[in-house]
Amino acid sequence: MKNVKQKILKKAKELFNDKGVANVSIRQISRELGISHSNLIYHFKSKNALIDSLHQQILDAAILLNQDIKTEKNTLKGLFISTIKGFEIIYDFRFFMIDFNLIMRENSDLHRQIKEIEKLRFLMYRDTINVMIDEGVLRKEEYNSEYKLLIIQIRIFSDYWVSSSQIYEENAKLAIRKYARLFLTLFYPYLTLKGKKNFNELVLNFDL
Amino acid sequence: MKNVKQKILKKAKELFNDKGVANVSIRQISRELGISHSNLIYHFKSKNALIDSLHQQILDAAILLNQDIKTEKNTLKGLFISTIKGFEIIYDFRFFMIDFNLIMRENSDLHRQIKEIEKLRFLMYRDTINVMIDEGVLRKEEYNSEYKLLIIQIRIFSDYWVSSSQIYEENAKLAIRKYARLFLTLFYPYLTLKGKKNFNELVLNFDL
DNA sequence: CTTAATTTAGACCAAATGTACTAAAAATTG
DNA sequence: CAATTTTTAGTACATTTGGTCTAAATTAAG
Repeated sequence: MKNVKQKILKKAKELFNDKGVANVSIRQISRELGISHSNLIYHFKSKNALIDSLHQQILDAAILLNQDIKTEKNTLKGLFISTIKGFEIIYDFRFFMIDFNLIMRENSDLHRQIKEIEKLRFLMYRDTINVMIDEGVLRKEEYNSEYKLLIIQIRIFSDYWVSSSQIYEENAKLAIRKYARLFLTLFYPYLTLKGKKNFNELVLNFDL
Repeated sequence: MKNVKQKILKKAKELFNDKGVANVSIRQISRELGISHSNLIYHFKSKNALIDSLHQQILDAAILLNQDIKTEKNTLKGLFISTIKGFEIIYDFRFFMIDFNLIMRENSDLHRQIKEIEKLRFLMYRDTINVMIDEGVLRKEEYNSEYKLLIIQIRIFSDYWVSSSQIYEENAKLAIRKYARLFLTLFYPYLTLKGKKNFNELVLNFDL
């Protein structure tokens, strides 16, 4: 039954999000589902296999999101949309980012995969930035590799905003939009006058 | 013997840094030290107690650092110095930041303490920024609470740069200065012309 | 309907962990 | 030096976990 597999993934995500990956065992998940742990192992041979599968769900959602965004003519607006939707996806799978380092330490294949994806992500941002410069929305680099540094700052923020919000916010779910705004603000000081106007309109439109 | 206590703390820090807090047990630490686990428990009644103690060491180092910095007249230079030294301290206790969320989840007292410290840290940055504005190094806010947002970005970067470097860098230790530079660059686009000049000199001086 | 494949449960095992208890050894104190 | 306190080791126990193996139950196929 495909059904069971999906139920397992759903419950695993729930428990990982609630208790943290380290505090959830195969046996716990099966217990909560009312199935035997051998049954769970039949479907996913280890906790890592479960996590791999959940990561694939994240990737699928991200790819879908990227396709949607490509139709948007206003690049900055596209950035707003993909940020907000992307942040919601990340929140839904927050265990993955909250226990990011733990997971990477114990799953070297996934770690390698993540590093490859990161390279693509970098190129994508580099491209978006170039387009925005062409559109007169972003200013040119003031010094060599200025935007390269920005993209690394973006990477760190993207990977860990959920973790930080879990530490410091009363209600992390409500804080999603706050952090989306915060993320987008990383771009703000690099915008041209035109870009800043556009940015402020978008902040209002999206109620950030 | 005070000595034993110190040895335990040192070894615990080593193992936490290497294997991650979740993968190190009281018994492992004692085994590596060649003492009985009951002896270790006699000194620290739990892993959390050990972590608390190590966190106190971090605080002590941070306080010392802050005192040093107060004598510096050039605020931006002070920021450079404290960043570089601070990043080295964090690297030395990197387990604490890499397993930050894990630790906070399982030690609510420490979590509360961290949130209090965060408030102070915020005020400190707010103050530093105001001083730099007065010195004509930082530009004024373009919109309300602009620097408040910057300080939150700073918080996220400060808390998670080690985690990120561990994921993406071949040699995290060598990357310390790269990330220090990256951190300081968060301020760059807000600097005045004078500030930028100063900033670039400092980057050269500190070889970042 | 019978056979084969898939899915599920249950039992068992070895290893590790936190915790508690007891007693020996070492250090300190009067 | 004797008494007391501090430090250390050893043992034992209940619990949890990841794994493996076997067999029953369910489903799919011919």
